[in-house]
Amino acid sequence: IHLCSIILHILSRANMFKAANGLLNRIINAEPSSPSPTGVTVVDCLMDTSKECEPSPMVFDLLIDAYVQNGKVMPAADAFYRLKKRGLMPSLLCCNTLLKALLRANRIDMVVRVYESMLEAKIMPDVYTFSTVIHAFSKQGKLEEAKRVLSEMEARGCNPNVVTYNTLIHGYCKVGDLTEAIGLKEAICEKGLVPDVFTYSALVNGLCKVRRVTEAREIFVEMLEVGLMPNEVTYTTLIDGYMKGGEIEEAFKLKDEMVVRGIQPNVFTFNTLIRGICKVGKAQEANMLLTEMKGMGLRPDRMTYTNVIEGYCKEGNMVEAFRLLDEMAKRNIAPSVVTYSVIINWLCKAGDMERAHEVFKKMVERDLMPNSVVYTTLISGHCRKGNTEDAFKLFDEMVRRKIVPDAFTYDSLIHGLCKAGKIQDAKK
RNA sequence: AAUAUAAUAAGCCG
Repeated sequence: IHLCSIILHILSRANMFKAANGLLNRIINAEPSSPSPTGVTVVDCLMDTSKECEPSPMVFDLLIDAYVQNGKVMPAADAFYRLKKRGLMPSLLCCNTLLKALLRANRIDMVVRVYESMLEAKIMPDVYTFSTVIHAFSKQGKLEEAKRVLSEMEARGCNPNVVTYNTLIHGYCKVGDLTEAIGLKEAICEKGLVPDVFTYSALVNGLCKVRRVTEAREIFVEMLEVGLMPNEVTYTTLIDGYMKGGEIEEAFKLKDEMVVRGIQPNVFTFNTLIRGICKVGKAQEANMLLTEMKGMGLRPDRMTYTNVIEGYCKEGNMVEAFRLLDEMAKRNIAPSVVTYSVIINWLCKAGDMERAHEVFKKMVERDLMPNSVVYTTLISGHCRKGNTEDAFKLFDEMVRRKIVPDAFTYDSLIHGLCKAGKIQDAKK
């Protein structure tokens, strides 16, 4: 490892990134997956050897980047801290990459820590950094904090750009604060910036999600008026809004409209349409959409199939549902836990607990880990039949498997017990 | 060499 470190220094100094990256990949994949906080890791070796070689700070970037590329986010963060402890820092760009990776891994706490470390180390964050941190807070619904970061960046002389605002807008939309979200669009203009497709799409989405489809449409129209071309995301968003509001006709009109405009519906678009049409019990039409998308050269994904399967389940046509499950296998599209849970759910609803359990077994055989949704589905199925005994068997099983029951699970059990007249038991 | 923003699926009761 000592030798490797020296080689790495030489390689990165010589700008031989490919070679360095290859070596790094081998090293980090040989490392134990959970770094002990006290043990010596590659970073330490690199830091030690950097005195012997000409110091090349790039090597640390390469290391952290390699960790990130290999999905090893925590070791990447660990390396970051070890560097910091010895007064070293990766480049700003690398810090941003790390932040993004941490955000993706949902380690918001770490995002904040790294961000604060950067400030401590007097690395001036750039607009990427701030936007990522804003995104992190938004993801947690902490919009106050997100907005504080916005002020912070302005105070530090870093100008927010459209992306920064879009990120915030998305955050406010997610918590349903459309007033604030729309206000931020105005703020974009006041700053002399120009709202873009992302801005509008985010707003359309936000309005649709709180069932304000008419206003969503108005924003959509405004977008056209200012000369911005909606894209397939914008269209799909609005289509979903109409679908969720039960306005099927309007949704399909939009699909035609986008085609006329030369915007190709994609898999998302079709999945949205299929789901909407299935909701009103038109599985056959959903199936036609499935054929249509195949004809366009679009590859249906597991969500497409899951939606059509659910459509048939709703109609009580389990034969067709299972046929589609077969078709998935033939087309090499792996069913997900959701796919199975849909089938299980409808079998439960039909009172066919036996087959529900068969499907459950099949799922487990396929190495799909049942989650709390699947368990709760089965539990409530048993409860509906007044079979609290099997319901609790499943409850025990899920606990044994370290699957955390949630409020839905307990609700189902309580309802089941009450229905069975076991009010005393329900109280525990 | 590597960095930030928007769209689609499942479970309880109603």
